[in-house]
Amino acid sequence: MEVVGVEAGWPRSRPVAQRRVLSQDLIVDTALELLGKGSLDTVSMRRVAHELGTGPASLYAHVSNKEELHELMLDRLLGRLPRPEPDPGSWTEQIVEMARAQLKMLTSYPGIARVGLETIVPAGPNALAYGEAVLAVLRAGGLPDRVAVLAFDTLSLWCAAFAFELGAAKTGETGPDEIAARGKEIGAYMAARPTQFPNMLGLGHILSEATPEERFEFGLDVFLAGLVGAFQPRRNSM
Amino acid sequence: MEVVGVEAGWPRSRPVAQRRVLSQDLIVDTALELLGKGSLDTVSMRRVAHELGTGPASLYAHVSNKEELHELMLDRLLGRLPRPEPDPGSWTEQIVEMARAQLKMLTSYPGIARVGLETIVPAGPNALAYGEAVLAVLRAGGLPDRVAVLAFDTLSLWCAAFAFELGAAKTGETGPDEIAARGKEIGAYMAARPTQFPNMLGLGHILSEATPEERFEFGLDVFLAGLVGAFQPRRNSM
DNA sequence: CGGCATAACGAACACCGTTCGCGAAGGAGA
DNA sequence: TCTCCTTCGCGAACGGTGTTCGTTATGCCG
Repeated sequence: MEVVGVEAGWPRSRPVAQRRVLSQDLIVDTALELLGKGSLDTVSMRRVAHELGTGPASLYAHVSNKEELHELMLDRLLGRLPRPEPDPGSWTEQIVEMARAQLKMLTSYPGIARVGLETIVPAGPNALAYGEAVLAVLRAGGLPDRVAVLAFDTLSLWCAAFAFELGAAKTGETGPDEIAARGKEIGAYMAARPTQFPNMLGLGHILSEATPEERFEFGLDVFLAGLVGAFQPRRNSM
Repeated sequence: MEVVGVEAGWPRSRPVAQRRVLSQDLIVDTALELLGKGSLDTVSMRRVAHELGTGPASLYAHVSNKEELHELMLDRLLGRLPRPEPDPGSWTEQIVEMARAQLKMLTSYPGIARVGLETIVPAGPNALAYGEAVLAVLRAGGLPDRVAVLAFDTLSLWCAAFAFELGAAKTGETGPDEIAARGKEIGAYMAARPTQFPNMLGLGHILSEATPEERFEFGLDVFLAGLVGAFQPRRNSM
């Protein structure tokens, strides 16, 4: 005996919309989700659209192009960064903490650092607010205005660059095995020419043994030391 | 009276080759030429092949893939950088000059900086030789070994990052007019919210007025000042 | 209800990197 | 010189990309 399903729908005051409703926020959210799981290359318009159950052309009613999508994504993420209240007594520690938070965010979304590097003038509300926060901390340290601004510039670039490199290592074509193999090849190449590589042969291992955090913080610490040594007003307590 | 052309060819000891002969050097040269005139995006396998009067598939007998082509290009360029004889008395000046030369090279070929950032382990002969040269200068300054190696790391990244940003500004989608327009929008946005942007509003112009060279050298100088202040042995002459 | 504006969408365009299979070319050996 | 083998050069094709154009569907307003 066959049972035929009964498709009786309840009467509705309004027919259900047949089209999917999109929004810029939804698109950015979806793209960020994809980015968190993959890389910038996996965030194609087609993939984002597919995740949303539609086609890529539908996205263009909400974002002008892929580049704008990237910038929206970056701004969203910048909005998540902590913005401390500036403290003149511990401004360098604050800068270090902010840089760490930035690096962590940038590396959690592989490829977003590249967007940061490629975005000539970050103009989103969060980017501006975050820039204001960094600048406020730098100025709290008593640095001359021009120095504070250029330091902000340098620190931003340092974080983005470092994250870019880490991101490339994480998502690029060169896996850990190949990196190790390359290291061996390089070692053998140089060992066969010891007079050409007196420094690299003895010290090359230092770099491969350093952790990303060590490398990042070295650059940061030395830069901040230079800032303090050259530009920060003297304090009687020191 | 019709004159029929006579196609009498001279006898040859060997028939003329009908195929174009390619080589890795030729492909790299061609790609670099395209890069010097455009950007990394314009250096497609199809374009390189077209310049060589063939099809993209022909390139794969000489380069494994596009990534390898990129690395070969980078190594070629690194081979053009000057490698000074280390001088303990002026090592910081030497580092600055090397950084300037690197930046100049990287910005002459828009996009190659990105290759530098994306190449996890630069393994070409020129990359190794150049690294050796930088490291030798840093060590000539009397820096501890680990510091010299990490400084080399930092300086490389700084140059590549800065060049990347300059390259993006030069070849990206955001032209000078749009950059200026954005600056205006940002200014207006912040001016409408003065209590939110007390620092940016007064100082934002400093950044837009600074030249790329000023920005680059600021980061470099401060970093070197930090290196010298923290790690270089004291000299009686100072 | 009809008109209008806008969002959603499919088809198509022009590009991309790469692989596969075939033919051409060159070198080595008999 | 001829034959065999290897490698290079190449076209076709695959699976992908961002974007535009024209059409349809939807919602809002008068």
